[in-house]
Amino acid sequence: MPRRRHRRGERGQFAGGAIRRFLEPCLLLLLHQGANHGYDLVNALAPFGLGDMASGPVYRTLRDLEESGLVQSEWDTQASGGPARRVYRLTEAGHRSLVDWVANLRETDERLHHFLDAYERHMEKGTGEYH
Amino acid sequence: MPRRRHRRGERGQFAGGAIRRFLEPCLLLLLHQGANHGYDLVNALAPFGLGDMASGPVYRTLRDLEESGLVQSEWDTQASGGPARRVYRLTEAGHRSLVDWVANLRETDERLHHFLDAYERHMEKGTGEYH
DNA sequence: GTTGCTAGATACAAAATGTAGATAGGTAAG
DNA sequence: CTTACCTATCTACATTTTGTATCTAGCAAC
Repeated sequence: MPRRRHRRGERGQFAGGAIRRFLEPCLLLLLHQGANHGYDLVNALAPFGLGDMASGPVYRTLRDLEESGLVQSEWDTQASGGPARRVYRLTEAGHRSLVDWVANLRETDERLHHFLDAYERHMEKGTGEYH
Repeated sequence: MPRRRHRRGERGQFAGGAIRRFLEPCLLLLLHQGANHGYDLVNALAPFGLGDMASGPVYRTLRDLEESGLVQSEWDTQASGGPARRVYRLTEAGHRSLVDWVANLRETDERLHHFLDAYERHMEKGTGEYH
C-alpha cells in the first residue's frame, strides 16, 4: 500500500498553502485588525491565498487558539438576522504570538531565498545532468 | 487531552522547516548536482537550514522518491571503508519534479511576501489594538 | 414547508513529520 | 580480542497537522 496517494511531482496543491500552519498567523493578523467571527474570517482569507480553505479547519483553529489563550470569544446574539455568532478577539498573548510568527516567517523567507538562489546558481553553472 | 503538546506562540521550531515537505526539493536539488548517498546527503542539508534533520526522515524520503520514480539507486559496495552505500541519482522525472517544486516555491514566496506586507502595512496604520 | 444562506461544530480519515532504536561494516585504541 | 566510535541504512511507531464529510440550527423569502 503506497504511503502517498498522489505521485510526487504531480501533487495536488494544499488548500492550506505550502507553509505549515499558515492559517494560524493569518487568523491572528486578521483578528489584530479587529474582532471578528468565524464565518467572516473564512471569506477574509482569500487574499492570503487561502481562498479554497474549508470552514471546518478555520473553526477548529479558532477554538485551538482560544484554548491556548491567544484569542477570546463571546457569543453575539443580537447580530443582524441569522444564527448567533461567536466573536473572537485577540489577547495580548495572541499579539505576541503574531509577532513571533512574523519573525519566524521572515526566517522562512530567507531559507526559501537561499534555496531558490542555490537552484539558480546551480542552473547557471550547468553542472550535473539535465540542463 | 490537549490536541497539541506545546502552547501556541512558544512552539519549538520544526526540524524540517516551516515549509511543507521542504526536504524533498532539497534532496532533488542536491541530487541534481550529482549522484550521492543518504549519509552524505544528510550532512549536505545544513546550508538549507535543515541542519538538525535526523537521518531517518532523509532515508525514508529517498525511498519514497525512488518509489515515485524521481530517483534511482544502486548499491556501491567497493566504497572507501565502511558499510555499503546506496547511491541515488536523479531521473528525468525527478528533474521535472524539481522544476515544478521551484515554480511552486516561488508562488509560496509571493504569498509569504503578501502576508508580511499586509502585516507591515497594518502595523504602520496603527489600527486595531496592540500597537 | 422547502430552499438557501448564514453560522458553527464534530468526527473521522489521511498525510506529514518526529523519534527511537535495530542492524552492521569498518577502524583504531587498549 | 573486545571495546569504542564512526559510517551507513532501515524499520516501526508515535504524534502532529491537515483535509473532508456531515450535522445542527437560525432566519428569510418564496
